[in-house]
Amino acid sequence: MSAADTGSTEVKTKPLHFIQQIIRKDLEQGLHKKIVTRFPPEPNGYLHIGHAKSICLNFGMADEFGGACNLRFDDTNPEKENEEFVNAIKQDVEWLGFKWDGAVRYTSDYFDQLHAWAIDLINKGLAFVCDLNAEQMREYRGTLVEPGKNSPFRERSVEENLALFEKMRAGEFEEGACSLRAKIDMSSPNINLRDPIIYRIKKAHHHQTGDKWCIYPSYDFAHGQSDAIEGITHSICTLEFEDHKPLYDWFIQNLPVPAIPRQYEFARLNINYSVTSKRKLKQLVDEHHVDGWNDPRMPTISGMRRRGFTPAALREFCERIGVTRSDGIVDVGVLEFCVRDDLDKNAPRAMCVLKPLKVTLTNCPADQVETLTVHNHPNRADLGDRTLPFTQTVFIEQEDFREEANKKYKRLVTGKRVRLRGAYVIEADEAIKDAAGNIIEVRARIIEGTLGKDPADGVKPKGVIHWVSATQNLDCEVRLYNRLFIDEAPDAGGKNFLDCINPDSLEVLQGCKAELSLATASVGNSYQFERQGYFCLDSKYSTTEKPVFNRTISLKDSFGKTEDQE
RNA sequence: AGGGGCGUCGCCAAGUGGUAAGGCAGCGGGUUUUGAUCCCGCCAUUCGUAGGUUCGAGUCCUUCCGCCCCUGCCA
Repeated sequence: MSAADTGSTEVKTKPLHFIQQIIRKDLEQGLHKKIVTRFPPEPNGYLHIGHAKSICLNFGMADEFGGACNLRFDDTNPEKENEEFVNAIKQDVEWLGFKWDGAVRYTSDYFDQLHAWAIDLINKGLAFVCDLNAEQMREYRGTLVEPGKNSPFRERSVEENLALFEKMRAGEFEEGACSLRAKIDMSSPNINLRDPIIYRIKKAHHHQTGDKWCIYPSYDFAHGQSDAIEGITHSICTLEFEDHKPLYDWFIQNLPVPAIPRQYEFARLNINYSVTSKRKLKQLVDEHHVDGWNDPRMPTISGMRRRGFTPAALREFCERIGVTRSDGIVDVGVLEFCVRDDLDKNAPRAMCVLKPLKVTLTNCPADQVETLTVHNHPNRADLGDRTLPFTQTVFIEQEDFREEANKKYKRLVTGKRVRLRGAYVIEADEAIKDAAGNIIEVRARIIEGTLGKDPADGVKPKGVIHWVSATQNLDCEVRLYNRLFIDEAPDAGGKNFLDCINPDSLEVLQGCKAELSLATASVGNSYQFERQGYFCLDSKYSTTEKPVFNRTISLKDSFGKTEDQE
């Protein structure tokens, strides 16, 4: 075969998703010299994994095509928004590794302009003040299959509308008494075009504008125009906004905006075994089913950060799931793979015994302390070495010892051998039990000459287990997390997602024994506790006196999948 | 007088008229002082359905079926 036949020299390039294709084409055709995107969260809650997808998409496109991405808080509803959320959101975006262009923007920065444009619409006879209340408006709106009816206030004169709108602005009407509506088409099959409200009265204090306004623009009236003001070229949002696009374009066409932004929609992220709706996440927090927005079991960015997930893992996940227009439910296994993959490559190894069982090495002097040197990572010499004190008594995992077991069991068994990781091969002689018959200690022997070598007699150990000195260790608490929901689709059907909560999603272990080197662990760093999983210091409960480690994720474990575990 | 979307392997997803990429999961094997990592192999004669156009259709046309979104003074 020739090189041309095999194509062996060709580098596989990652296929472009539809947004990338659109941007590339726009750039090639010179529609824009530079693209500008934006991430537009409403500061009414914490960001979650679904937002991470949007963040990676918007900032990612800007980075990839040499453009810019703004961070703009969509703050048109002061009743539900606050500063706590804007600060948390800024922190989350930065932590994910992205930098917004220029200063943080707020839709409220444009309230004066938006107000002027509303007046412009009135002057053009394209907007009117309507006195219908909420219930009446619903009646006039029609239904999905029936057209709506024109409001009796639809034909007010420009002068009257101007005067009324000014009174609205001046606070002369109560909330709900009236609203400003765009005059489009009450018989449109697209309900968003049936004279949508563009300004409503809300006598609420705004976290950015204080008490300057008592009327606030609707999402539809604010979003596109804000995009135009900022020169956004590609306004990327989720599928449910597709029906709003005609309205988005209508405002852009009827107002003297400085630019023509285009809206594109992609499918929002759904993940099994979890919920990604702000309302439900808020309920979990408010009803204390979890320990706050950053509970390690939450799919929030702050929760995943506290859990030990890394920015790189989250970005890789968003890269792998793709960007399309079809709804789907991504397997949480993909997220878990990304976390393990990143941590395996970068987390230094350490040992920690979760459920200690004392082992006395009878042929080791009681006062002896041997200093062992071990690698911090099996495949990365650059991560260096560390030392471990080896003593007469050590702790091993309770489940790593059995008085008898079949050949599948690769740990310590009475009369058999096992290697203590980075140390010696030992052979168990006897199990000591308490009155109740529980094994409380194992007496074993070191097989001489097995440090870094196999036993001279040729009897190799069955496996390798982790351990920690029983006299020189760090006592700590370890928190094991499992899926928050038992059900694959807690959101689906008529079920209550709260009924799907996993009662065993958190297991708190006390008296865990970690190797001394972990005393210098710091928040933000991850470690692999060998044979156990990846762990990190808990940012909320850990103290110098009492370290608390969170299990970020267990190691992949194929043991017992197809064979008898006994 | 409803409108707008979407259907390619268990899950995600390439494919843009020329003969079904890749990843996750799974399965089998090798290496291993972590039952991890790593490595090798297997895993869609078929693209929701039924017709049609074409030398050729996952890609074009038509039919039907299924799923999602829309009747907030939320975003």
